[in-house]
This record gives sequence, C-alpha cells and structure tokens, in this order.
Amino acid sequence: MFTKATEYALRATIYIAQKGSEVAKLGIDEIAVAIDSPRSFTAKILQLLSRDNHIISSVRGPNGGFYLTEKAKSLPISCIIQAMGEEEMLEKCVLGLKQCSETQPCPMHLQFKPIRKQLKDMFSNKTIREFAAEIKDGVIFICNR
Amino acid sequence: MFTKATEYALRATIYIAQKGSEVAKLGIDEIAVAIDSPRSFTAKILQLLSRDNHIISSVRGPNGGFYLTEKAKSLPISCIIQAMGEEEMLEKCVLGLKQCSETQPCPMHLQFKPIRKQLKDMFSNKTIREFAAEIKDGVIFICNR
DNA sequence: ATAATAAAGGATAGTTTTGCCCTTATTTAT
DNA sequence: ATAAATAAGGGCAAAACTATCCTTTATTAT
Repeated sequence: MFTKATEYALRATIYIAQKGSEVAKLGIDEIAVAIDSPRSFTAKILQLLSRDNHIISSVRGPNGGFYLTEKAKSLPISCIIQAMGEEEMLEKCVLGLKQCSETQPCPMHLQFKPIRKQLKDMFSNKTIREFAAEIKDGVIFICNR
Repeated sequence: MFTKATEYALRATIYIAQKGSEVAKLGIDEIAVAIDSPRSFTAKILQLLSRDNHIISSVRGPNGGFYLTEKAKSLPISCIIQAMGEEEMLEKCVLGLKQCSETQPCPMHLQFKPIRKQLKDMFSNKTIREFAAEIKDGVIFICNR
C-alpha cells in the first residue's frame, strides 16, 4: 500500500506522538528499535518530516531528540502521506491510467470509487493524536516495548 | 496501489479479454500501444501470465498472438494479482507491522478492516470477463484506440 | 571553555523495479 | 524446404527505493 519509507514515517510519528513530549524527547535509537525500522533510514525520514514539513520537532544536543507539539498532533494522518510524496496514492487510477476520470472511467473506476472515498476519509478525518491515543487504550500496539 | 508490472498485467489481460479471441489473437505491439505500456516489459509479463499461470494463452508464428479462453475469462481478477505476486497487498498491515493481527491490532487495523474487506471482495468476486465487459458498455474505456 | 551528546547532512552502496535490445524457438504460408 | 512472422527468453542498463556510514553542526552540562 505504502512504501517502506512512508510506513516508517507513519509508525515513527505515531510512536513519537504517543511516547514523547517537549520535556521528554525521544532519541533516534529508541525510536528505531521501538518501531522496528533501520536506524539511519528512519533518521533521514524524521529529518524530512521536521525540516521540510514541520510535522515533527527536533532538538540537537544532550537531552535532545524528537517530539510533536500539541498543534502537530492535531494534523490529519494524510499530512504524513503528503510529506512523503505519496498523496497521489489516494487519487490515482487503480489501473494506473492517466486518462481515467469520472467522465472517462476505467473498468474498475466505479467499483473502486466508494473504497477510495473511505480511504481518503480515514486518512484526512483522523488526526495523529487520535491514532496515537488508540495505542494507550489497552489492546492496540505499535512498538516492541 | 499496485506495481507498474501489475498495472500492466491487469490492463493487458482485460484488454486481451475484450478485444481478442482464439481466432483473432492480439500481437504484443497492438497490446502495448493500446494499453500504453512499454512493449518488452509487457511481453515479459504476458509470458509470465501464460507460461506459469495459464491465465493468458499464446501462440507463436504468423497469426499468432495472445488471447484468453472462455474458461480463463471466468477467473477472478485476484488471479492476476496473485500471479504477479502481490496477493499480500490484500492481507498486509497498513503500517507494515509483522505482528499486527486481530488480537494485536495496530492503530489503523480496526479502521482499515472494512476497507480491506471491500477490496478483497472487489478483486475476488468479479471476473476478468466482467471487467472486460464493462468496457464495451459505452462509457468505460481502457485503451488508446 | 571544554567535552559530551544527539540530530543534520553528505556520500555511497545494495536491492528491486522498470525498461530495452537482441537472439532463439516455433508456427504458418508460400 | 524456405522464408516470414511472432512469441520466448537471456542479458543488461537505468531508475527508484532502501539502507549504511561518516563527518558536521548545534546544544547542553560540567
């Protein structure tokens, strides 16, 4: 569904939103272990999400690390998908046809239409905070510890 | 959603099912132009679908080409996805977590569950014939000619 | 000030996917 | 039989994606 990079981006962001805060930032080592992702690759992704997209906040030096502001936690999950450059996934024709549209639909267009809508709703109506919160509610998990 | 290879596989198969027959086989050149795909790459894919998976039939030599038997047209679209090795797409955790399951769901698991079901239904309940047929019914298209 | 810590950034390597070319094998038509 | 047509198949190149390593910069604590 998503690339590895986007999967790591989603996992890392949700994990940081849940476990971190401005006064308890999380280091890249902890994050990578927790979400089971390659350390340096994940670092690059977090860099992108903080430098270019301001979804994640970061501070260097001792006691530095990553965290999300309360404002950032209110962003919809689709922001992360967008930041990773995969927003077209939610628009693209299932068969990859450029010309596919409402007026010139591919054979799967109609069938897929309601599914696409639900996908879009799921990603744009739910915030990072909401997905992070679910982890705390007992059963739901995201990490290794 | 799918890889390029699978997109081409789906487009080519649906196109062949619609335009070809045992007595009017389609050549790789026509197919590639019609579905707007790279010729040789598409040839490899058709080879895979015919040699290993018996979804497409092929004959060499003059008047040779590709076609689908009536039996093959009755196969569900999921057969093509499976043949291309992407069947896990319909099972995999959205966040790519190996441990994600009903009893240990990731934060997106519950939200995504009904969507996954609809995707699975769409691909396993509709046949190649049905998708090919829709093309003929006026509006719906798949090709460049 | 200095040293230690942790992210930022650059370079590069490995892997997979996508795409192309050329030769070979098979079938048909003459 | 021979030639022509057409898929099969091998090899390789380009691009994208994934991953690692090392150096630099910023921050904090002493």
